[in-house]
Amino acid sequence: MGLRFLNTLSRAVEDFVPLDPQGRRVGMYCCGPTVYDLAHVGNFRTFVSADLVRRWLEFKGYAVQHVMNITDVEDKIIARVRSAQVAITEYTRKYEEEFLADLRTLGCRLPHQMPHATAHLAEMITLIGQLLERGVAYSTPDGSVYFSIQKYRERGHQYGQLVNLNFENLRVGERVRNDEYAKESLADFALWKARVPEDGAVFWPSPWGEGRPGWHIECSAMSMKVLGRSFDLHLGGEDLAFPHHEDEIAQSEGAGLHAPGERFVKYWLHVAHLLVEGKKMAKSLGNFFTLRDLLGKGHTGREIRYLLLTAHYRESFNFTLEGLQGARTALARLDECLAKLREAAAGAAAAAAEPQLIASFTAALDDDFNISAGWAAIFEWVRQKNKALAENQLTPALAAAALAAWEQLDAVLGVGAQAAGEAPAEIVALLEQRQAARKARDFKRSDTLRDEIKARGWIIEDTPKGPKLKPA
RNA sequence: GGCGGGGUAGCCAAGUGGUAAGGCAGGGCUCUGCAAAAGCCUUAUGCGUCGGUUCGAUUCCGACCCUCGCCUCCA
Repeated sequence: MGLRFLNTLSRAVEDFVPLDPQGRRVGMYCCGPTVYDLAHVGNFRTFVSADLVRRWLEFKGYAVQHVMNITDVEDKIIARVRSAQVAITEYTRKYEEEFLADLRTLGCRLPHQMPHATAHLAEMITLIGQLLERGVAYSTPDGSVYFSIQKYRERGHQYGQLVNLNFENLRVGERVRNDEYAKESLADFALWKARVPEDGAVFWPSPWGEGRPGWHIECSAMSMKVLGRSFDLHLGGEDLAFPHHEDEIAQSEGAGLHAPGERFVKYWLHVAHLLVEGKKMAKSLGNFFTLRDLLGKGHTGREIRYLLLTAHYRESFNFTLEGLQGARTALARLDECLAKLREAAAGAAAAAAEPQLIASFTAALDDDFNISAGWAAIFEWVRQKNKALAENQLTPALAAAALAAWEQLDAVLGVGAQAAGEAPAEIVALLEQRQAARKARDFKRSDTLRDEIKARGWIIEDTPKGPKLKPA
Protein backbone atom coordinates (compact mmCIF):
# COMPACT_ATOMS: atom_id res chain seq x y z
CA MET A 1 0.00 0.00 0.00
CA GLY A 2 1.31 3.41 -0.87
CA LEU A 3 1.09 6.80 0.71
CA ARG A 4 -2.33 8.38 1.10
CA PHE A 5 -3.39 11.52 2.88
CA LEU A 6 -6.15 14.05 3.12
CA ASN A 7 -6.24 16.57 0.32
CA THR A 8 -7.97 19.76 1.41
CA LEU A 9 -9.16 20.22 -2.17
CA SER A 10 -11.36 17.16 -2.03
CA ARG A 11 -11.65 16.84 1.78
CA ALA A 12 -10.94 13.19 1.20
CA VAL A 13 -8.04 10.87 1.73
CA GLU A 14 -6.41 10.31 -1.65
CA ASP A 15 -3.62 8.12 -2.92
CA PHE A 16 -0.51 10.13 -3.57
CA VAL A 17 0.45 10.04 -7.22
CA PRO A 18 3.04 12.63 -8.25
CA LEU A 19 2.57 14.68 -11.40
CA ASP A 20 5.92 13.44 -12.69
CA PRO A 21 5.17 10.70 -15.26
CA GLN A 22 8.19 8.83 -13.91
CA GLY A 23 6.62 9.03 -10.47
CA ARG A 24 9.87 10.18 -8.95
CA ARG A 25 10.14 13.92 -8.71
CA VAL A 26 7.91 15.77 -6.25
CA GLY A 27 7.55 19.53 -5.95
CA MET A 28 6.56 20.74 -2.52
CA TYR A 29 5.92 24.27 -1.34
CA CYS A 30 5.31 25.35 2.22
CA CYS A 31 4.31 28.86 3.17
CA GLY A 32 7.16 30.21 5.22
CA PRO A 33 7.51 32.84 7.89
CA THR A 34 6.90 36.54 7.82
CA VAL A 35 10.16 37.74 9.28
CA TYR A 36 8.98 40.58 11.49
CA ASP A 37 9.68 38.93 14.85
CA LEU A 38 10.78 35.65 16.40
CA ALA A 39 8.65 32.71 15.40
CA HIS A 40 6.79 30.78 18.10
CA VAL A 41 6.16 27.08 18.74
CA GLY A 42 2.87 27.29 16.89
CA ASN A 43 4.67 28.41 13.76
CA PHE A 44 7.20 25.67 14.20
CA ARG A 45 4.57 22.98 14.36
CA THR A 46 3.84 23.73 10.73
CA PHE A 47 7.49 23.68 9.72
CA VAL A 48 8.29 20.53 11.65
CA SER A 49 5.26 18.88 10.06
CA ALA A 50 6.43 19.98 6.64
CA ASP A 51 9.84 18.54 7.46
CA LEU A 52 8.21 15.23 8.34
CA VAL A 53 6.26 15.18 5.08
CA ARG A 54 9.39 15.92 3.12
CA ARG A 55 11.45 13.30 4.94
CA TRP A 56 8.72 10.73 4.53
CA LEU A 57 8.59 11.37 0.79
CA GLU A 58 12.35 11.05 0.65
CA PHE A 59 12.16 7.83 2.61
CA LYS A 60 9.69 6.58 0.03
CA GLY A 61 12.28 7.27 -2.63
CA TYR A 62 10.93 10.45 -4.15
CA ALA A 63 13.27 13.19 -5.28
CA VAL A 64 11.72 16.07 -3.39
CA GLN A 65 12.19 19.70 -4.26
CA HIS A 66 11.22 21.51 -1.07
CA VAL A 67 10.55 25.24 -1.38
CA MET A 68 9.67 27.70 1.36
CA ASN A 69 9.20 31.39 0.87
CA ILE A 70 10.47 34.08 3.17
CA THR A 71 7.97 36.90 3.41
CA ASP A 72 10.14 39.94 3.89
CA VAL A 73 7.72 42.68 2.99
CA GLU A 74 4.36 42.98 4.69
CA ASP A 75 2.32 45.38 6.82
CA LYS A 76 3.79 44.39 10.17
CA ILE A 77 7.32 44.55 8.83
CA ILE A 78 6.71 48.00 7.44
CA ALA A 79 5.29 49.16 10.75
CA ARG A 80 8.30 47.84 12.64
CA VAL A 81 10.76 49.27 10.20
CA ARG A 82 9.15 52.65 10.54
CA SER A 83 9.33 52.68 14.31
CA ALA A 84 12.82 51.14 14.41
CA GLN A 85 14.18 53.57 11.81
CA VAL A 86 16.19 50.92 10.00
CA ALA A 87 16.36 49.70 6.45
CA ILE A 88 13.91 46.92 5.73
CA THR A 89 16.52 44.38 4.67
CA GLU A 90 18.56 45.07 7.75
CA TYR A 91 15.50 44.47 9.88
CA THR A 92 14.25 41.32 8.18
CA ARG A 93 17.66 39.70 7.82
CA LYS A 94 18.02 39.48 11.56
CA TYR A 95 14.76 37.61 12.03
CA GLU A 96 15.38 35.43 9.05
CA GLU A 97 18.68 34.32 10.53
CA GLU A 98 17.00 33.61 13.85
CA PHE A 99 14.35 31.63 12.08
CA LEU A 100 16.81 29.47 10.19
CA ALA A 101 18.81 28.88 13.34
CA ASP A 102 15.60 27.75 15.06
CA LEU A 103 14.82 25.38 12.21
CA ARG A 104 18.24 23.81 12.63
CA THR A 105 17.79 23.55 16.37
CA LEU A 106 14.59 21.66 15.69
CA GLY A 107 16.41 19.27 13.41
CA CYS A 108 14.60 20.35 10.26
CA ARG A 109 16.23 19.82 6.91
CA LEU A 110 16.42 23.22 5.32
CA PRO A 111 14.27 23.64 2.22
CA HIS A 112 16.19 23.37 -1.03
CA GLN A 113 15.13 26.85 -1.98
CA MET A 114 13.95 29.80 0.08
CA PRO A 115 12.89 32.56 -2.26
CA HIS A 116 12.41 36.04 -0.85
CA ALA A 117 9.47 38.19 -1.75
CA THR A 118 11.61 41.29 -2.19
CA ALA A 119 13.79 39.46 -4.70
CA HIS A 120 10.84 38.55 -6.92
CA LEU A 121 9.13 41.82 -7.66
CA ALA A 122 9.62 41.29 -11.37
CA GLU A 123 7.87 37.92 -11.30
CA MET A 124 5.00 39.31 -9.27
CA ILE A 125 4.59 42.30 -11.57
CA THR A 126 4.56 39.99 -14.58
CA LEU A 127 1.89 37.81 -13.00
CA ILE A 128 -0.24 40.82 -12.07
CA GLY A 129 0.14 42.02 -15.64
CA GLN A 130 -1.14 38.69 -16.93
CA LEU A 131 -4.12 38.85 -14.61
CA LEU A 132 -4.95 42.36 -15.81
CA GLU A 133 -4.57 41.30 -19.40
CA ARG A 134 -6.93 38.42 -18.86
CA GLY A 135 -9.45 40.76 -17.27
CA VAL A 136 -9.60 39.14 -13.86
CA ALA A 137 -7.85 42.06 -12.19
CA TYR A 138 -8.39 45.83 -12.31
CA SER A 139 -6.43 48.85 -11.28
CA THR A 140 -7.89 51.72 -9.34
CA PRO A 141 -7.24 55.46 -9.66
CA ASP A 142 -4.89 55.44 -6.66
CA GLY A 143 -2.58 52.99 -8.40
CA SER A 144 -3.57 49.79 -6.65
CA VAL A 145 -4.50 46.59 -8.41
CA TYR A 146 -7.17 44.18 -7.18
CA PHE A 147 -8.23 40.72 -8.11
CA SER A 148 -11.83 40.46 -9.24
CA ILE A 149 -13.46 37.34 -7.95
CA GLN A 150 -16.53 37.93 -10.05
CA LYS A 151 -14.55 38.18 -13.31
CA TYR A 152 -12.57 35.14 -12.32
CA ARG A 153 -15.74 33.17 -11.88
CA GLU A 154 -17.16 34.47 -15.13
CA ARG A 155 -14.21 32.85 -16.84
CA GLY A 156 -15.27 29.50 -15.52
CA HIS A 157 -13.00 29.31 -12.49
CA GLN A 158 -14.08 28.19 -9.09
CA TYR A 159 -13.40 30.46 -6.14
CA GLY A 160 -13.82 28.59 -2.89
CA GLN A 161 -11.99 25.37 -3.66
CA LEU A 162 -10.43 24.89 -0.24
CA VAL A 163 -13.23 26.13 1.96
CA ASN A 164 -16.94 26.11 1.71
CA LEU A 165 -17.83 29.74 1.63
CA ASN A 166 -21.23 31.26 1.68
CA PHE A 167 -20.59 34.76 0.42
CA GLU A 168 -23.96 36.00 1.51
CA ASN A 169 -23.07 35.20 5.10
CA LEU A 170 -19.56 36.52 5.24
CA ARG A 171 -18.92 38.71 8.19
CA VAL A 172 -16.95 41.46 6.64
CA GLY A 173 -16.20 44.98 7.53
CA GLU A 174 -14.10 45.55 10.60
CA ARG A 175 -10.86 44.26 9.18
CA VAL A 176 -11.07 45.96 5.83
CA ARG A 177 -8.55 48.73 5.67
CA ASN A 178 -9.73 52.15 4.71
CA ASP A 179 -7.25 52.33 1.84
CA GLU A 180 -9.16 49.57 0.13
CA TYR A 181 -12.35 51.51 -0.39
CA ALA A 182 -11.76 51.51 -4.11
CA LYS A 183 -12.38 47.80 -4.46
CA GLU A 184 -15.30 46.87 -6.68
CA SER A 185 -16.35 44.15 -4.32
CA LEU A 186 -15.58 43.56 -0.71
CA ALA A 187 -14.38 40.05 -1.48
CA ASP A 188 -11.72 41.24 -3.92
CA PHE A 189 -8.19 41.30 -2.66
CA ALA A 190 -5.11 43.39 -3.36
CA LEU A 191 -2.46 42.29 -5.84
CA TRP A 192 -0.61 45.57 -5.73
CA LYS A 193 -0.91 48.25 -3.09
CA ALA A 194 -0.24 51.83 -4.09
CA ARG A 195 2.43 53.59 -2.10
CA VAL A 196 1.20 55.52 0.92
CA PRO A 197 3.26 57.86 3.11
CA GLU A 198 3.35 55.34 5.97
CA ASP A 199 5.29 52.94 3.74
CA GLY A 200 8.36 55.14 4.09
CA ALA A 201 11.12 53.84 1.88
CA VAL A 202 9.37 50.53 1.26
CA PHE A 203 8.09 50.71 -2.30
CA TRP A 204 8.95 49.56 -5.78
CA PRO A 205 8.17 50.93 -9.21
CA SER A 206 5.55 49.18 -11.29
CA PRO A 207 3.47 49.87 -14.41
CA TRP A 208 0.72 51.04 -12.03
CA GLY A 209 2.90 53.36 -10.06
CA GLU A 210 5.02 52.97 -6.98
CA GLY A 211 3.84 50.57 -4.36
CA ARG A 212 4.29 47.10 -2.99
CA PRO A 213 2.87 43.67 -3.65
CA GLY A 214 -0.16 42.23 -1.91
CA TRP A 215 0.48 39.33 0.41
CA HIS A 216 -0.82 36.44 -1.64
CA ILE A 217 0.88 37.21 -4.91
CA GLU A 218 4.38 36.32 -3.76
CA CYS A 219 3.51 32.70 -3.17
CA SER A 220 1.89 32.35 -6.57
CA ALA A 221 4.74 34.02 -8.39
CA MET A 222 7.57 32.29 -6.55
CA SER A 223 6.13 28.81 -6.34
CA MET A 224 5.36 28.73 -10.04
CA LYS A 225 8.74 30.16 -10.86
CA VAL A 226 10.63 27.53 -8.90
CA LEU A 227 8.37 24.51 -9.22
CA GLY A 228 6.56 25.23 -12.45
CA ARG A 229 2.98 26.32 -13.02
CA SER A 230 1.64 23.05 -11.69
CA PHE A 231 3.18 21.14 -8.81
CA ASP A 232 2.37 18.38 -6.37
CA LEU A 233 2.14 19.59 -2.82
CA HIS A 234 1.41 22.80 -1.03
CA LEU A 235 1.28 23.00 2.74
CA GLY A 236 0.71 25.56 5.41
CA GLY A 237 -1.08 26.25 8.65
CA GLU A 238 -4.81 25.68 8.68
CA ASP A 239 -5.50 29.38 9.05
CA LEU A 240 -3.93 29.97 5.66
CA ALA A 241 -6.47 27.87 3.78
CA PHE A 242 -8.61 30.96 3.53
CA PRO A 243 -7.97 33.49 2.31
CA HIS A 244 -4.30 33.05 1.54
CA HIS A 245 -4.27 29.71 -0.24
CA GLU A 246 -7.61 30.26 -1.89
CA ASP A 247 -6.29 33.51 -3.30
CA GLU A 248 -3.08 31.84 -4.40
CA ILE A 249 -5.13 29.40 -6.43
CA ALA A 250 -7.18 32.22 -7.90
CA GLN A 251 -4.13 34.28 -8.85
CA SER A 252 -2.30 31.34 -10.31
CA GLU A 253 -5.09 29.65 -12.19
CA GLY A 254 -6.60 33.00 -13.16
CA ALA A 255 -3.55 34.00 -15.16
CA GLY A 256 -4.45 31.62 -17.94
CA LEU A 257 -1.16 29.75 -17.81
CA HIS A 258 -2.64 26.33 -17.23
CA ALA A 259 -3.92 23.84 -19.74
CA PRO A 260 -7.57 22.83 -19.44
CA GLY A 261 -7.98 20.59 -16.43
CA GLU A 262 -4.50 21.38 -15.17
CA ARG A 263 -4.30 22.67 -11.64
CA PHE A 264 -1.97 24.99 -9.83
CA VAL A 265 -1.48 22.46 -7.03
CA LYS A 266 -2.52 18.82 -6.93
CA TYR A 267 -2.56 18.23 -3.17
CA TRP A 268 -3.06 20.72 -0.35
CA LEU A 269 -2.15 19.84 3.22
CA HIS A 270 -3.08 21.96 6.22
CA VAL A 271 -1.51 21.65 9.62
CA ALA A 272 -3.76 22.25 12.61
CA HIS A 273 -2.96 24.82 15.24
CA LEU A 274 -1.39 24.34 18.60
CA LEU A 275 -2.99 25.00 21.92
CA VAL A 276 -0.62 25.83 24.72
CA GLU A 277 -1.52 24.62 28.20
CA GLY A 278 -5.01 23.96 26.89
CA LYS A 279 -5.52 27.50 25.70
CA LYS A 280 -5.10 29.48 22.58
CA MET A 281 -1.61 30.86 22.51
CA ALA A 282 -1.60 34.51 23.47
CA LYS A 283 0.94 36.89 24.85
CA SER A 284 -1.50 38.02 27.51
CA LEU A 285 -1.87 34.46 28.81
CA GLY A 286 1.87 34.01 29.11
CA ASN A 287 1.74 30.86 27.03
CA PHE A 288 3.27 32.43 23.95
CA PHE A 289 6.55 30.56 23.54
CA THR A 290 9.34 31.28 21.14
CA LEU A 291 11.96 28.61 20.71
CA ARG A 292 14.33 30.82 22.63
CA ASP A 293 11.93 30.89 25.60
CA LEU A 294 11.80 27.11 25.71
CA LEU A 295 15.53 26.64 25.34
CA GLY A 296 15.93 29.13 28.15
CA LYS A 297 13.82 26.86 30.35
CA GLY A 298 16.30 24.07 29.73
CA HIS A 299 14.45 22.16 27.03
CA THR A 300 16.30 21.03 23.96
CA GLY A 301 15.40 21.36 20.31
CA ARG A 302 15.26 17.60 20.10
CA GLU A 303 12.69 17.40 22.89
CA ILE A 304 10.59 20.09 21.32
CA ARG A 305 10.78 18.40 17.95
CA TYR A 306 9.75 15.10 19.50
CA LEU A 307 6.78 16.65 21.27
CA LEU A 308 5.64 18.43 18.12
CA LEU A 309 5.94 15.14 16.28
CA THR A 310 3.92 13.05 18.69
CA ALA A 311 0.53 14.16 17.45
CA HIS A 312 -1.18 13.86 14.10
CA TYR A 313 -0.74 16.99 11.99
CA ARG A 314 -4.44 17.45 11.33
CA GLU A 315 -5.47 17.48 14.98
CA SER A 316 -5.01 20.50 17.12
CA PHE A 317 -2.38 19.64 19.67
CA ASN A 318 -2.04 20.69 23.26
CA PHE A 319 1.55 21.75 23.81
CA THR A 320 2.45 21.81 27.49
CA LEU A 321 5.54 22.17 29.61
CA GLU A 322 4.61 18.91 31.29
CA GLY A 323 4.52 17.29 27.89
CA LEU A 324 8.00 18.61 27.26
CA GLN A 325 9.18 16.96 30.46
CA GLY A 326 7.56 13.74 29.31
CA ALA A 327 9.33 14.08 25.98
CA ARG A 328 12.64 14.09 27.78
CA THR A 329 11.83 10.87 29.64
CA ALA A 330 10.50 9.16 26.54
CA LEU A 331 13.59 10.06 24.55
CA ALA A 332 15.83 8.86 27.35
CA ARG A 333 14.08 5.50 27.22
CA LEU A 334 14.70 5.33 23.50
CA ASP A 335 18.33 6.43 23.88
CA GLU A 336 18.91 3.85 26.56
CA CYS A 337 17.65 1.06 24.36
CA LEU A 338 19.73 2.25 21.41
CA ALA A 339 22.85 2.52 23.52
CA LYS A 340 22.39 -1.06 24.68
CA LEU A 341 21.82 -2.19 21.13
CA ARG A 342 25.03 -0.50 20.04
CA GLU A 343 26.86 -2.28 22.77
CA ALA A 344 25.30 -5.59 21.84
CA ALA A 345 26.07 -5.08 18.18
CA ALA A 346 29.73 -4.34 18.75
CA GLY A 347 31.86 -6.25 16.31
CA ALA A 348 28.97 -7.40 14.16
CA ALA A 349 29.18 -6.90 10.43
CA ALA A 350 26.83 -4.39 8.84
CA ALA A 351 23.45 -6.01 8.76
CA ALA A 352 20.32 -5.71 6.67
CA ALA A 353 17.66 -3.77 8.54
CA GLU A 354 15.21 -5.76 10.56
CA PRO A 355 12.02 -5.60 8.49
CA GLN A 356 9.20 -5.72 11.07
CA LEU A 357 9.74 -2.31 12.62
CA ILE A 358 10.06 -0.64 9.25
CA ALA A 359 6.94 -2.38 8.01
CA SER A 360 4.74 -1.27 10.87
CA PHE A 361 6.16 2.24 10.84
CA THR A 362 5.61 2.48 7.10
CA ALA A 363 2.01 1.33 7.40
CA ALA A 364 1.44 4.07 9.96
CA LEU A 365 3.08 6.91 8.05
CA ASP A 366 1.57 5.91 4.73
CA ASP A 367 -1.81 6.32 6.34
CA ASP A 368 -2.07 10.09 6.31
CA PHE A 369 1.23 10.51 8.16
CA ASN A 370 -0.07 8.80 11.28
CA ILE A 371 2.95 9.56 13.37
CA SER A 372 1.30 8.59 16.65
CA ALA A 373 0.84 5.06 15.39
CA GLY A 374 4.44 5.22 14.18
CA TRP A 375 5.69 6.01 17.66
CA ALA A 376 3.56 3.23 19.08
CA ALA A 377 5.37 0.83 16.75
CA ILE A 378 8.72 2.20 17.84
CA PHE A 379 8.05 1.94 21.56
CA GLU A 380 6.60 -1.52 21.16
CA TRP A 381 9.86 -2.40 19.43
CA VAL A 382 11.87 -0.82 22.26
CA ARG A 383 10.07 -3.02 24.73
CA GLN A 384 10.78 -6.14 22.69
CA LYS A 385 14.45 -5.29 22.28
CA ASN A 386 14.86 -4.51 25.96
CA LYS A 387 13.36 -7.84 26.81
CA ALA A 388 15.54 -9.74 24.37
CA LEU A 389 18.57 -7.85 25.62
CA ALA A 390 17.74 -8.68 29.23
CA GLU A 391 17.34 -12.32 28.33
CA ASN A 392 20.58 -12.34 26.38
CA GLN A 393 18.76 -13.43 23.29
CA LEU A 394 20.11 -10.78 20.98
CA THR A 395 23.13 -11.85 18.99
CA PRO A 396 25.41 -9.12 17.66
CA ALA A 397 23.95 -9.72 14.21
CA LEU A 398 20.39 -9.26 15.45
CA ALA A 399 21.32 -6.16 17.38
CA ALA A 400 22.99 -4.73 14.29
CA ALA A 401 19.89 -5.47 12.23
CA ALA A 402 17.72 -3.73 14.80
CA LEU A 403 19.98 -0.69 14.77
CA ALA A 404 19.97 -0.59 11.00
CA ALA A 405 16.16 -0.44 11.09
CA TRP A 406 16.25 2.37 13.60
CA GLU A 407 18.73 4.35 11.48
CA GLN A 408 16.31 4.22 8.56
CA LEU A 409 13.44 5.49 10.66
CA ASP A 410 15.50 8.19 12.25
CA ALA A 411 16.20 9.57 8.81
CA VAL A 412 12.50 10.37 8.89
CA LEU A 413 12.07 11.34 12.52
CA GLY A 414 15.27 13.29 12.88
CA VAL A 415 15.42 12.94 16.65
CA GLY A 416 18.87 11.40 16.26
CA ALA A 417 19.91 9.55 19.38
CA GLN A 418 23.52 10.49 19.60
CA ALA A 419 25.85 7.90 21.11
CA ALA A 420 26.91 8.96 24.57
CA GLY A 421 30.44 10.34 24.70
CA GLU A 422 33.23 8.65 26.57
CA ALA A 423 33.78 9.77 30.13
CA PRO A 424 37.06 11.63 30.72
CA ALA A 425 39.95 9.69 32.26
CA GLU A 426 39.64 11.38 35.65
CA ILE A 427 36.02 10.24 35.96
CA VAL A 428 36.95 6.73 34.92
CA ALA A 429 39.71 6.79 37.54
CA LEU A 430 37.20 7.79 40.21
CA LEU A 431 34.92 5.01 39.07
CA GLU A 432 37.74 2.52 39.43
CA GLN A 433 38.45 3.77 42.94
CA ARG A 434 34.80 3.31 43.78
CA GLN A 435 34.85 -0.22 42.47
CA ALA A 436 37.86 -0.98 44.61
CA ALA A 437 36.10 0.47 47.65
CA ARG A 438 33.02 -1.59 46.94
CA LYS A 439 35.09 -4.70 46.62
CA ALA A 440 36.61 -3.92 50.00
CA ARG A 441 33.06 -3.35 51.29
CA ASP A 442 33.98 0.19 52.24
CA PHE A 443 30.53 1.48 51.25
CA LYS A 444 30.94 4.82 52.91
CA ARG A 445 33.88 5.62 50.69
CA SER A 446 32.21 4.17 47.62
CA ASP A 447 29.13 6.33 48.18
CA THR A 448 31.29 9.41 48.64
CA LEU A 449 32.98 8.66 45.36
CA ARG A 450 29.61 8.17 43.69
CA ASP A 451 28.54 11.61 44.90
CA GLU A 452 31.80 13.06 43.71
CA ILE A 453 31.30 11.61 40.26
CA LYS A 454 27.76 12.89 40.17
CA ALA A 455 28.91 16.34 41.14
CA ARG A 456 31.19 16.23 38.14
CA GLY A 457 28.28 15.51 35.85
CA TRP A 458 28.23 11.73 35.48
CA ILE A 459 25.80 9.16 36.76
CA ILE A 460 26.88 5.65 37.69
CA GLU A 461 24.63 2.89 36.56
CA ASP A 462 25.42 -0.39 38.26
CA THR A 463 24.47 -3.21 35.96
CA PRO A 464 24.97 -6.97 36.22
CA LYS A 465 27.86 -6.49 33.82
CA GLY A 466 29.52 -3.86 35.95
CA PRO A 467 29.18 -0.13 36.33
CA LYS A 468 28.50 2.22 33.41
CA LEU A 469 28.86 5.96 33.21
CA LYS A 470 26.24 8.25 31.73
CA PRO A 471 26.23 12.01 31.45
CA ALA A 472 23.86 13.44 34.04
C1' G B 1 -24.84 33.97 12.20
C1' G B 2 -22.11 30.66 8.24
C1' C B 3 -18.44 26.83 7.37
C1' G B 4 -14.90 23.21 9.17
C1' G B 5 -12.13 20.30 13.05
C1' G B 6 -12.45 18.06 18.01
C1' G B 7 -14.41 15.90 22.87
C1' U B 8 -10.94 8.48 24.38
C1' A B 9 -7.65 7.04 31.63
C1' G B 10 -4.51 11.92 36.34
C1' C B 11 -2.09 14.37 31.70
C1' C B 12 -0.87 13.93 26.24
C1' A B 13 -2.61 11.00 22.27
C1' A B 14 -3.82 6.78 18.19
C1' G B 15 -7.72 3.73 16.72
C1' U B 16 -11.91 0.41 15.49
C1' G B 17 -19.28 -2.05 13.63
C1' G B 18 -17.35 -7.20 17.64
C1' U B 19 -15.47 -5.22 22.91
C1' A B 20 -9.83 0.13 23.72
C1' A B 21 -2.21 1.51 20.49
C1' G B 22 1.65 4.30 22.49
C1' G B 23 4.06 8.13 25.71
C1' C B 24 4.22 10.73 30.56
C1' A B 25 2.73 10.47 35.56
C1' G B 26 1.07 6.70 39.46
C1' G B 27 1.38 1.54 41.64
C1' G B 28 3.95 -3.35 42.06
C1' C B 29 8.29 -6.20 41.10
C1' U B 30 13.50 -7.39 39.51
C1' C B 31 18.46 -5.96 39.92
C1' U B 32 21.61 -3.59 44.10
C1' G B 33 25.67 -3.48 50.04
C1' C B 34 22.31 0.67 49.90
C1' A B 35 20.81 3.79 46.44
C1' A B 36 20.39 5.58 41.72
C1' A B 37 19.70 4.30 36.96
C1' A B 38 17.59 0.76 34.07
C1' G B 39 14.21 -3.10 32.93
C1' C B 40 9.66 -5.94 33.44
C1' C B 41 4.50 -5.98 34.90
C1' U B 42 0.28 -3.00 35.86
C1' U B 43 -3.49 1.14 35.43
C1' A B 44 -10.34 3.07 30.84
C1' U B 45 -16.62 -2.80 31.84
C1' G B 46 -14.97 2.70 29.24
C1' C B 47 -14.38 6.52 24.46
C1' G B 48 -18.96 14.54 26.00
C1' U B 49 -24.69 13.87 27.01
C1' C B 50 -29.33 11.80 25.43
C1' G B 51 -31.87 9.06 21.92
C1' G B 52 -31.92 5.82 17.35
C1' U B 53 -30.14 1.83 13.82
C1' U B 54 -27.84 -3.11 14.85
C1' C B 55 -27.21 -9.69 17.25
C1' G B 56 -23.58 -6.10 18.89
C1' A B 57 -21.80 1.16 18.79
C1' U B 58 -16.74 4.25 21.58
C1' U B 59 -16.99 3.53 16.12
C1' C B 60 -22.96 4.68 11.95
C1' C B 61 -27.43 8.27 12.30
C1' G B 62 -30.07 12.41 14.92
C1' A B 63 -30.42 16.09 18.68
C1' C B 64 -27.99 18.68 22.40
C1' C B 65 -23.70 20.49 25.41
C1' C B 66 -18.63 21.98 25.42
C1' U B 67 -14.20 23.34 22.80
C1' C B 68 -10.88 24.93 18.78
C1' G B 69 -10.15 27.15 13.90
C1' C B 70 -11.64 30.18 9.62
C1' C B 71 -15.21 33.97 7.77
C1' U B 72 -10.36 39.21 3.69
C1' C B 73 -3.17 39.94 4.63
C1' C B 74 -2.77 35.04 11.70
C1' A B 75 1.35 28.79 11.15
